[in-house]
Amino acid sequence: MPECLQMSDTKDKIIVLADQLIRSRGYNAFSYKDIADPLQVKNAAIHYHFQTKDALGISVIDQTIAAQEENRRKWAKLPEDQQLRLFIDAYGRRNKEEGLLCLMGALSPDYITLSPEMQLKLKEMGNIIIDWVANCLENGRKNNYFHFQGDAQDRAYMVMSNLLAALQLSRVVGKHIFSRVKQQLIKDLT
Amino acid sequence: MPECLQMSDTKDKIIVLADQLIRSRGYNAFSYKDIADPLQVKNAAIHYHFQTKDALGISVIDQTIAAQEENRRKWAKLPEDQQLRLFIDAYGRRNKEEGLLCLMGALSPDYITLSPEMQLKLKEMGNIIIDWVANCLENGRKNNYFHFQGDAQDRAYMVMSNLLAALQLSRVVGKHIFSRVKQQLIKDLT
DNA sequence: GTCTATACCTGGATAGAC
DNA sequence: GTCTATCCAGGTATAGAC
Repeated sequence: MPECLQMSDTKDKIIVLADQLIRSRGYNAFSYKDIADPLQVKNAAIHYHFQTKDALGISVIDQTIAAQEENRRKWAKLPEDQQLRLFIDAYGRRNKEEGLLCLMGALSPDYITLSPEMQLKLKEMGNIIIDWVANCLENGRKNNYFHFQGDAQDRAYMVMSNLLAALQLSRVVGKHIFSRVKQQLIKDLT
Repeated sequence: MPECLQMSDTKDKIIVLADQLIRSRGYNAFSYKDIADPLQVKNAAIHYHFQTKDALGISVIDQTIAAQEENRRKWAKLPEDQQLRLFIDAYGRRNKEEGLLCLMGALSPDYITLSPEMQLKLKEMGNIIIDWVANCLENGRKNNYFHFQGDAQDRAYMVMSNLLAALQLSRVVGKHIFSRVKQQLIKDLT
């Protein structure tokens, strides 16, 4: 997550770089060299911290889960519409700066090529995020911040789909797409 | 597209296989061997038909554009809500059978690693599909089949986002997601 | 914790025979 | 149009010195 970039030791720097590489180039298209070069170390040094690429990938997902949990705690006392806005803005930042995707949008196309352990971890991440959105929507509707038809869980699928794919389409068809989707999304819900 | 699988010669079989491989494993994770083996030929034979992987990738996108144009003609006389339903069902078929993504959802995460020519071709495909959806929504609203707020172009971004990402989330989190999104999508519009 | 060196594999691509 | 054979680049990963 862009919030906490002041990581100190090599291990954490590797995770931050791997995260950016996965979200810009895809899991199968980045190599240890892409991490070793900017850190000015050799690929063996990366293997010291993460014996396999798979272990590194899992750590990246773990870090993203931790960041989401932290946001959840940090935002807990805000009204739900503000919580959702902050959540959406976290996606927007990725789009604006470097055309980065969210981790789910970057990894799900490669899902079949991932190890069973990494597949499971990714699924866990997906459930955590979707549950948070569904909860936010459900409570926000109760508190009259949101207005929508149907089940909050289904609405959460749609909100997440819109954000995830808007980042992908922005990259290919035009950067304006994300902000259009974002605005329409908020208008529809409030 | 699943409609026309009765291709005769090797060249067309290669395109069909490459299309499936891109949409199941991703562009950077499939190799000429994955195509050569099931066709029972050697990788040199693939290179005879497509000198480079890039040329093959471009042909896959071209074929998808052609399939979309054919659907457009075939559906032209139907009421817009039926057209959209057929469009959505084309996505659903991918999900049900093998967890395949749509081509845009499969290629956009690898966008940065693609050649400039392939990037341009993918962008072209995106515009063609989005324009068709926007047109369908706009006319459908005029003819009272659809009801939605805001610009039809923006709504098209959202519909396509929902479909594209629902395929990706279905693969990771659970196959039910696609049909939930599909039903909510239709309910919201009609 | 980082290095050099290397093993081993797979990938895309080409030359030339048939 | 397909084959065999081969080239070269790059990837993940490991052994052992410092």
